[in-house]
Amino acid sequence: MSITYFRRLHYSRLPLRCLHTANSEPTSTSTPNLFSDPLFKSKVSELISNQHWSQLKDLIKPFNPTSFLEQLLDSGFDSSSILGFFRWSQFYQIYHHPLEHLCRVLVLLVNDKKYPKVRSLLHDFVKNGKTYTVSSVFHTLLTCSDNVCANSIIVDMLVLSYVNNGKLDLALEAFRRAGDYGFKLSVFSCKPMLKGVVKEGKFEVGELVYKEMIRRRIEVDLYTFNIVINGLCKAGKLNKARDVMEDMKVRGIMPNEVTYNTLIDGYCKRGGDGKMYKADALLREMTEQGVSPNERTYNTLIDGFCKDDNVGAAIKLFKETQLQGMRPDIVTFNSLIDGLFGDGKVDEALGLRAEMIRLGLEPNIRTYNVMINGFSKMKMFREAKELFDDVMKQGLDLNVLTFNTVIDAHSKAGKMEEAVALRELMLSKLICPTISTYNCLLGGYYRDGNVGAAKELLEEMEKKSVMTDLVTYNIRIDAMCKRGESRKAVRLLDEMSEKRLVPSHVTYNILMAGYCQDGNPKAAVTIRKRMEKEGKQPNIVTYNVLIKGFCQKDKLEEANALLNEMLEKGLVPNRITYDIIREEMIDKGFVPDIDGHLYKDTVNC
DNA sequence: TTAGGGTTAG
Repeated sequence: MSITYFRRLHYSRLPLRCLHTANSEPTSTSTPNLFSDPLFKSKVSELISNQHWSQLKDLIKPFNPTSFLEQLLDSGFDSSSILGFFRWSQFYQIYHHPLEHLCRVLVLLVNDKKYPKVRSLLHDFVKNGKTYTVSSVFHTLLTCSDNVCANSIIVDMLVLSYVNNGKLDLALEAFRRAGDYGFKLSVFSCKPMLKGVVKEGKFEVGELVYKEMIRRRIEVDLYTFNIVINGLCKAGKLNKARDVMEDMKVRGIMPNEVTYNTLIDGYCKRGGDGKMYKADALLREMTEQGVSPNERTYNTLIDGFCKDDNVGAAIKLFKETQLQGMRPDIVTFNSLIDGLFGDGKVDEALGLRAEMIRLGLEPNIRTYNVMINGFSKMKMFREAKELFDDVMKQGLDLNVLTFNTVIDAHSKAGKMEEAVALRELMLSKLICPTISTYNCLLGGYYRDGNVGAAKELLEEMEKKSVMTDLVTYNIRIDAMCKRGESRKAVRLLDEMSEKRLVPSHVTYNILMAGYCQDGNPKAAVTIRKRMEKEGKQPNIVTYNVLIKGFCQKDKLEEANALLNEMLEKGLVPNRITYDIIREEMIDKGFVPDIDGHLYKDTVNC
C-alpha cells in the first residue's frame, strides 16, 4: 500500500474536524485503525526510529496527531518510538496532546524503566507545555494507570520538574496533595523542594514539609537534614534546629561538619544573648563528637565574634587556627578587617590587609567595600574616597554595595552634591540604585537639615515606584524626632502598618529616644509598652535610651530600676551603658557594687 | 545535593 494511496483514502474519508490544526485541542478519535496494515506500521516505525520527521509529516498529514498518537499507544509500538512521535508533534509541531496521552506515554516509559526520558519529558511539559492544575494531572494519571509504584515515580519526577523550573508553588501543592491520591514521594523530589523553599526564605513552609516527610515516612538523608536545620537557623528557631540534629542522630544519621557549621552560623547570627558562648560550645561539641572543624567553621566563628564587638576573641581564634596549620582565606581577612575597623583599630586593619597580600591573597570587591565603609565609620572620608577612586582605576567590578557604601560615606561627610554625582555615576555604569542607595541619600539630607531636598527625594521615589522599606521609615522617624516632632513621628507607625512594614526594635528605640530628647521619658515608656505588645522585648539600646532619658530628668530612682531590670534579665551592659549612662548616675550619687548594680550612696547624701 | 565575608536606621 503506497503512501499516495493512504493520502487519497484518508483525505476522502476523514471528516474535516479531524484534520490537523496546530495548537488545537483534540477533536475526534474516529480515525480508522491505521496500523492494521503491517506495511504502514513498519513504515511509520522506520520513519520515527530514523527521525525522518519531514517524511512522517507528509505521511500523516491527513490525520489528527492526537488520534495518530492514540493509535500508536494502542498498537504495541515501543515506548521510544511513541516518545519520539510525542515529542516531535508536541514540541516541534506545537501540537497540544491531551493530558491523558502524556500520562500514558509517561507510564509506558516508567514501565520500561526509561527514567531519564521521563525526567526530560516532564521537564519540557512543565517548562513549555500548557499549564494544568496539579489535581487535573493527578486525576488523569490515575485514570491512565493503577500502578501505584509507576504513578509515584512520575509524580516524584513531576515535583522535581516543578522545582527545577521555578514553579515552587506547584511543587508544594503537588507535595501536599500527593498523599490524597495515594502517590508516595521520595527524598529525590522533597530535598530540592525543601532547598528551594529555604532559599526563598519560606522557613515556616520548610518546617511543615519536613514534618510531613517524617509523618509520611519519606526517607530523610543527611543533606536534607542539613537543609532543614539551615532553614530553622535562618528563621531563628535555634532550639528546634538543635532538636532536629538530635532527631537525625536517633534515626542513625550522624551530623557532619556542614550540620555543625550551619548551627554555629545560626547561633552567631541569631543566637541572642550569649550567642558566641553557645557557638563556641558547639565548636567543642563537634570536636568531641569526632567531627573536624574546617576553614568555614572558623570563618563563621571569627565573623561572629567580630560582629559581636569582640574582635579580640576573633583575632585569638585566628591565631589559633594558624598555629594548627590552617590557612586563612579571603573570607577570614574580610571579616577581621571589618571587625577591626568597627573597633576603631584602623592600623591593625590595614596591617591585616598587608598580611593578606603577603600571603598571596588579592583583596576582592568585598574587601574594598569593608574598607571604604570602615574609613567612613571612622569619619576618614578622604581615605574612603581615595580608596574608592583607586578601586575605580583598577577597573575592578564595582557593584551596588560599593556605590551605596561610598554614597553613604559622602552623605555622612555632608557632601551631598558629590553623593548625588556618585548616584549618577552608578547609573552611567548601568548599576541600578537600590532602596539602600535612596536611604543613604535621604539620611544625608536630613543630617544636613535639608528637609526640602529629602522631601523631593521621597517624591522622586514615589514617582519611580521605589518601594520604601523599614530603614526608610526609621530614617524619616529619626529625622522627625530630632526636629522635636516625636508625636508626629509616632503617626508614621500607622503608615508603616498600611504598607505592611513591621516596625523593628530600631524603630521603637528611635521613637523612645525622641520622647526622651523632648524631656518626656514617660511618653517613651508608653512606646516601650507598645513595642512589648507587638511581642518585642526591650534590648540593650532600649534600656540605654530609657535610662538616659530618666537620668536627664533627674529621675534617678526610675533610671536605677531600669538598670537593675536590665541586669536581672541577663542583658550585658555595653560601652554606652557604662561610659555615658552609668557614669552620669554615679556622678549623681549612686555607688556601684561588684555585680554592676548601683546603690544610692546614703552615707554621702 | 548541604554550611562562611560587604551598604542604609537606634
